[in-house]
Amino acid sequence: MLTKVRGLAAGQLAKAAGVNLETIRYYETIGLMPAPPRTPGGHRVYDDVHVRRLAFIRRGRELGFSIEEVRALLILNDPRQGSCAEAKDIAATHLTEVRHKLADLTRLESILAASVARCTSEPLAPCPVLDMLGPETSSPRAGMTTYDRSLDRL
Amino acid sequence: MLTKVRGLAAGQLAKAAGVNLETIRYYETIGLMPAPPRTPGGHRVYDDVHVRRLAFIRRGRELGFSIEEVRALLILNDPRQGSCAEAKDIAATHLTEVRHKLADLTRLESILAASVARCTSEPLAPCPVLDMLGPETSSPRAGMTTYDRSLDRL
DNA sequence: CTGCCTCCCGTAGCCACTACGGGATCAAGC
DNA sequence: GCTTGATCCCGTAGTGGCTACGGGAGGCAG
Repeated sequence: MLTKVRGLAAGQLAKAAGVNLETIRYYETIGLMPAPPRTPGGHRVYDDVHVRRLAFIRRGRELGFSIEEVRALLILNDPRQGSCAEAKDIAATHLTEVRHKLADLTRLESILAASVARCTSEPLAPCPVLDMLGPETSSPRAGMTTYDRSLDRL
Repeated sequence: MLTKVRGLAAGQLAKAAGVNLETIRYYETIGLMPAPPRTPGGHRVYDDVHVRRLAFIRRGRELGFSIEEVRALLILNDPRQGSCAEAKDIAATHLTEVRHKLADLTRLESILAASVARCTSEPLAPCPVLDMLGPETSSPRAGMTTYDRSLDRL
């Protein structure tokens, strides 16, 4: 298990960083993780640097950064290349996106919740859930296109 | 432009329902939209039924229902097959997922916001944004699954 | 040395589209 | 009737970020 040579096998790295083994290989092919040295038999051997880098990547991904954003942050994380301002820019941009998604999801939640709630209250002839998707829903404000109306729905 | 035969060309349907033309063809290949009649030259000719169905699909997608969920809802929307209870089930399941994502995104937002805010406050030596991703940060929260990581899909 | 676990690699699949490109068809103006 | 320019056709490939599969080879404990 490579314990004597002071290195980790791929599966051990995977467990240590909480990342799928296949994902590590994927990160290597796209150049997010460096290609590590190998045993004579061709098995990858990782060290602490790899563990920290992979953990960094994983946290970035969990926080919703794209692969390319993580790649940029990794470069900025290098003390020689470090630039807090650039890192902040990336995070701020991402934060804006997250807030947009939050707003959309919140609207979505209220629409869905309302439909489902109306469904439980009374046995109405037209199903409120299907009605929500149907063409003749609610107040048909004049001058609005179908497009506008369903945007309104969000 | 097919106005005399009382039908819509593909592009007109696209505009009427607010859906990309290519997307309509895609929906046809996966059987979500029926194959419409054609002109002698092979162009598709749509009618009001298609418009309504496509609008239904589009609204379902906007509300975050998967293609398969929309497919199920379309069947339930048929008066002969109509089942409000089943429609409600689908919507309720989806609502639960939406609430999960909302919770995750909210957590995300506060972490990102805190990092970015700390970054503006003072010129600290260790960048708070990069620190957030570094190895010695707070609770590692293992057990995050693909589900959490796929928050971006919204 | 034998069994069993792990790792190797390449490829294909997932979702829901979007993009591309070269050719055919349509409606309208002249 | 003919040309023009917009529209539409179709198939294929690409997107992001992995995950799954499968047959074979390496590694290590008993």
